[in-house]
Amino acid sequence: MGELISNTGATCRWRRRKEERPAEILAAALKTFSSKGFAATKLAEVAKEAGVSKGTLYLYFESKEALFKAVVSEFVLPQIARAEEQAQQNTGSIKLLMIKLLEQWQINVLETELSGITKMMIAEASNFPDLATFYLENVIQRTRRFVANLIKLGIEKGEFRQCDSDYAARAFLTPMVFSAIWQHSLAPFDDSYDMNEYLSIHLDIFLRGISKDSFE
Amino acid sequence: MGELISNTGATCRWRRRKEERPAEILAAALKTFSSKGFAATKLAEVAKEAGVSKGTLYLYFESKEALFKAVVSEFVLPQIARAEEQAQQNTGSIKLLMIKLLEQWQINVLETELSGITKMMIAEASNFPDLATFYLENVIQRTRRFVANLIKLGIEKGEFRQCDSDYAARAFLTPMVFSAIWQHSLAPFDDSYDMNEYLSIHLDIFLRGISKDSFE
Amino acid sequence: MGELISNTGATCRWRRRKEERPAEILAAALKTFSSKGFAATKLAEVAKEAGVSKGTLYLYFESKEALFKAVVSEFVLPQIARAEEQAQQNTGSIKLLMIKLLEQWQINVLETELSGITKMMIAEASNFPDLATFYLENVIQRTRRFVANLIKLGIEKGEFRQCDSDYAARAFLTPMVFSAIWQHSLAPFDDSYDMNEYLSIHLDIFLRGISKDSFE
Amino acid sequence: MGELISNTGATCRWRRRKEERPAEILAAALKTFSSKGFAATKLAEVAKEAGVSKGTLYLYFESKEALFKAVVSEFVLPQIARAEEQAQQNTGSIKLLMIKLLEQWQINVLETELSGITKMMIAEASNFPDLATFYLENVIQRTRRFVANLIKLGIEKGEFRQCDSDYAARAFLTPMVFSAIWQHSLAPFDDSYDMNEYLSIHLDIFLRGISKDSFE
DNA sequence: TATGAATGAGACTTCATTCAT
DNA sequence: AATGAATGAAGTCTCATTCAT
Repeated sequence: MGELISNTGATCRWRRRKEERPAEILAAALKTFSSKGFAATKLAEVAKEAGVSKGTLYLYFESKEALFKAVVSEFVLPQIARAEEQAQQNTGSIKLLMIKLLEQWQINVLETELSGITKMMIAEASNFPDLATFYLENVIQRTRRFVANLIKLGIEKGEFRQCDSDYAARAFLTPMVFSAIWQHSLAPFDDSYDMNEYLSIHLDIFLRGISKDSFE
Repeated sequence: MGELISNTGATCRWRRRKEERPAEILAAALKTFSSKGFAATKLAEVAKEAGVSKGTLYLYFESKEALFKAVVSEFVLPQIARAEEQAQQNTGSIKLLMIKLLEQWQINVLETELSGITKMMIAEASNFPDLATFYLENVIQRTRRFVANLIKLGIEKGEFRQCDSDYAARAFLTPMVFSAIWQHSLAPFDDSYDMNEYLSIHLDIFLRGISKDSFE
Repeated sequence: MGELISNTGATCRWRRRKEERPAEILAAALKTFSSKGFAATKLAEVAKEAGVSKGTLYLYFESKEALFKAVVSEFVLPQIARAEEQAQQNTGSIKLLMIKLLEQWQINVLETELSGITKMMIAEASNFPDLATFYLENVIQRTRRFVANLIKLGIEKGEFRQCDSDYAARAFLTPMVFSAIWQHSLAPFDDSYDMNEYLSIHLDIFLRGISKDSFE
Repeated sequence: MGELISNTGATCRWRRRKEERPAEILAAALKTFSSKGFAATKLAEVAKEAGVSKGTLYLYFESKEALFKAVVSEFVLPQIARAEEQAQQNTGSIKLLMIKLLEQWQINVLETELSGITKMMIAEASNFPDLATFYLENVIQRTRRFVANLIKLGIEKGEFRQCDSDYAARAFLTPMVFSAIWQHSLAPFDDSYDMNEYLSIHLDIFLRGISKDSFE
């Protein structure tokens, strides 16, 4: 720690502090995994992007897989946590909350590198079972539970009609996952797809389908 | 002559099967591409699966990319052609035709290795632009045109209400693509997803949304 | 032989006669070896050029090396034999004979595919010792002996001054070998080299150097 | 710590030698290219010769072609540069300079592995056009220009008679190139060729031919 | 005799991971 | 803590030669 004393208090631009290393690596890893996918990502590229050497990656992360899990933990899970929190503090209608959550997801996930992680995971799950299990348990199922609970609440509150909340949660989430996938897949070759329109129509259908007053 | 006797009935180092080889290789390639994806597929594995040597693959296909394109031409395009033909010979309602087409797709694509090709392509398009363009032009766009025309016909015939046929085609196809993706992605880790139910509900929503008499 | 009877006398264009096969193969081999070299020549290419299958090559020639040796025997050795014959029947001066021999060599070797064989052999001798020995003994040394004898004769006849006939033979031959090499090497990239001028100047120097009356 | 003791003094799997590696690899490459030629050189062999793994080659050189170009730059070009420098600092006669340059070339090129590069290039130019162009521009043409300028200077100084300096440069260089070729071609099979005598006679002829006072 | 499908060793090259420094 | 040189297994693709037909 001795050598850090001179850094105390001062922001030392020319020598990044050790504490920042993992974050820098994770940011680089997010960017690279997101654009190239898991298998096609070269750790040399991550290292270069992070401004460290390849060896340094292994000081902080045991392996490529561990690095990916860390990326998920660092960037994906907080998104879910934030949504959960927001739900807990929500006082308005569930319907409005869900609209807002989708909007935020579009801004914070779909339009950022995070959507690349979703796509990557779906794309390569079958080749990396460990990653698949990790992602399924920590991201997919948790999100599904969260949305399902929201819907249950909506039903209890009389906003939504009786329905299978698990299934409804999937109906809500599937178009989101799909748009993330498409965004990083054929969309660049096929500019005719308007993701926002697609999502807003789906939201519309979803809400109409689940609302108690849908046929009034 | 003595040494030839031992060959009688024995396993030869190889057997001549000009006619069947390409089909055998394509079948093996379909299986492997479908389950592993493009990049992760090793030609050695395809060769083993086909019961030939690595070199033999190159007698029939110029490269890994060419092999994949041949798989698409051999297995995917005929599916589309068949659907197009069926549409041409259709005498009943467009609505019933679309129901039938979806059913057939479930049996012939979703529940076979073919869906793995769809998933593979979506998963790896960004890493293999040549393949992406090929697939987009020959499969995606052709299918979209086909379905869009079907919907236009339905509108002309008064079955469907006025709507953007391109968008409607996407609405019809997207859940199919998604289910193919999921099937080969996290579904094996997440047995709670009933694809058939998902698809039938989506079909229901789609048809209700597009029918002229839906809310009359 | 039975099936050849029907061919008797008639030139049957649509079915080349067995007797012609080896010659066709040799011609194709000459062409390919000459332009590509030994190692870079693919037997598939030779076969295609000859209009036969790869397997057929092995009916007539044991291996790639044997095929090359046959090319030398078929096309190169006769050139030497012809020169030897011509020398035997020569009645004029040795000097004029050598001029004529060089002229003929330019027409029949340098400007044909045969020069490619010379170059090829020089280029790849070290990688194919068997070929090297074969070529050295059957072509190089025989030619050297021939020219040396010619020079000895010239000395005996009083046309040439006393000198080491072996060395003089080399002095005569080296520029020929060099021009054959260059022709198939950097000449195509370096069009400023006029081979004919180079050779005629060398011939001039050689004859002046060896003539009895050179300083008269 | 116990397990580290065994490493003391032991043969490590590898040793870190950033500084020396490129030189070691280049030396190994020179040796191998020189004796086997470009196509027949296996990178595995170069690696073994250099005492490194195949992968290590790629840390320093992008490809086999790049490695060869580096060999030329490292070993061939400095020879030319040295000769050019020597010419610049020369105070004596051009004739004596050219004699000295040839002598040095015999020692530093002909009798070393460098002559193998000359031969290799001539031998394989037609199969590797990129290499051919590179070599022609950087070695052949530069050398020709250098010698031609020397001859022009000799003419200006009154040492040499009026003549085409380009052609004379070729006349000077051609026997050198030829002896390099022969050295690595049939010479090992044909010990009767005395390269030094060949070269000295050619030098003699060349100087006599070009000297102003040759026949005075 | 003729074929050409089939082989398999071996070429160049890539990259996650290790470890001496 | 940090480096980055080094590894080596594994990938795609080539081609002389073999042999069932």
